[in-house]
Amino acid sequence: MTIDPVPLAFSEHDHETCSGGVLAQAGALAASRGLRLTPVRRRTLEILLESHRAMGAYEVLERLSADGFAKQPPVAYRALEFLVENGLAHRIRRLNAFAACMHPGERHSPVFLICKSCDHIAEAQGAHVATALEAAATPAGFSIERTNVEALGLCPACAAPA
Amino acid sequence: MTIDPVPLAFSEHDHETCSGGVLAQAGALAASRGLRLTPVRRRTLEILLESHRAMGAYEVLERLSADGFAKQPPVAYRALEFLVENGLAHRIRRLNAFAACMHPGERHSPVFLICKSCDHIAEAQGAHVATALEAAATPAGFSIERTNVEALGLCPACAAPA
DNA sequence: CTTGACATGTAATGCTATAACATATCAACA
DNA sequence: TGTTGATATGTTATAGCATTACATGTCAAG
Ligand SMILES: [Zn+2]
Ligand SMILES: [Zn+2]
Ligand SMILES: [Zn+2]
Ligand SMILES: [Zn+2]
Repeated sequence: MTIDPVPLAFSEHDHETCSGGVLAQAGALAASRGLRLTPVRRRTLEILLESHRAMGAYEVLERLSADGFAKQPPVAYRALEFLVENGLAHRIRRLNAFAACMHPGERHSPVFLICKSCDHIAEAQGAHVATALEAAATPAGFSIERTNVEALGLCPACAAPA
Repeated sequence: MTIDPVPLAFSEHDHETCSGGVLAQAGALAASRGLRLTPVRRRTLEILLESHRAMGAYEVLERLSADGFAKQPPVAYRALEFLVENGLAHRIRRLNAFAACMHPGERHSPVFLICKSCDHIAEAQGAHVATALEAAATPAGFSIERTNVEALGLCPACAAPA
């Protein structure tokens, strides 16, 4: 499976299929790597996958507690940390929030496109950005380990004339 | 004045001259734009300029209070907000912290190189990164307004063999 | 000297994240 | 099968980051 050239997040699409596919990918990835995708963790991923938005940890926590899990912050933070560590979710620093990874298991250098109007988030292909980043860091003698690339702006729907 | 191809942050350098120059540039910029670089604001910038590190708002606040300013969070946050809004400082989201802009007034798409070991921060030239970012956003129909590009890794000094 | 815009002082609160310790679950192994 | 160690979860408390709201002060234009 290859990465969509254009993320679906900003287009009308069958999100059931969209999220279902990602969830299946995530499950397969977890199995193949021997990760323990426990109930809280799986449920957390499902919650994140419900929309193409980023959710704060406390928002996730609220939802988890409605499903019978404990309502203490560490419950949400631990599940989210697990997902992020294992590439099943991303942290959107600009929003102090988290979003499901739409390409679990695939090598990708995500660029997050954050619509400031509707709050939706797309995960665009950032291979070239990553290359440019390396090129910018090298002359400084800096070796990159992880990057955060986030862009704030308007999605096509919100940019369209009212 | 043009932008240094290689940021000084990770090299030994005369930081007095380095920070003095930036402060002078900032002052000139403020004057030319009719910005009010009041005592708290100027002092805040000076504090940020003392090192190539990012400082949390409360750390800045601590310093400001030692200089006789009020010790309530808004004091620091307002000064920092002013500096960021006017391009005299940057917000480093990964660290929930702020750093002085090393190129005030110059068009630059900063890429922040954050050394995870010594905490120093360099502001590298991100023109190509910005281009790549635009290229990644365009197919999605997304129009970018602001970006955050941060890289975590090791500076040359910290990467060198112990 | 009044007025209005901007800046600062001050108190209170809200949101985000982690530390620390107790308990539970589960699989490997004797 | 019982023990053990690793991993995960429950629970309490606290730390760290950021904003709201309102009062007060400053200064220059009219
Ligand atoms: Zn979808
Ligand atoms: Zn939108
Ligand atoms: Zn310097
Ligand atoms: Zn370093």
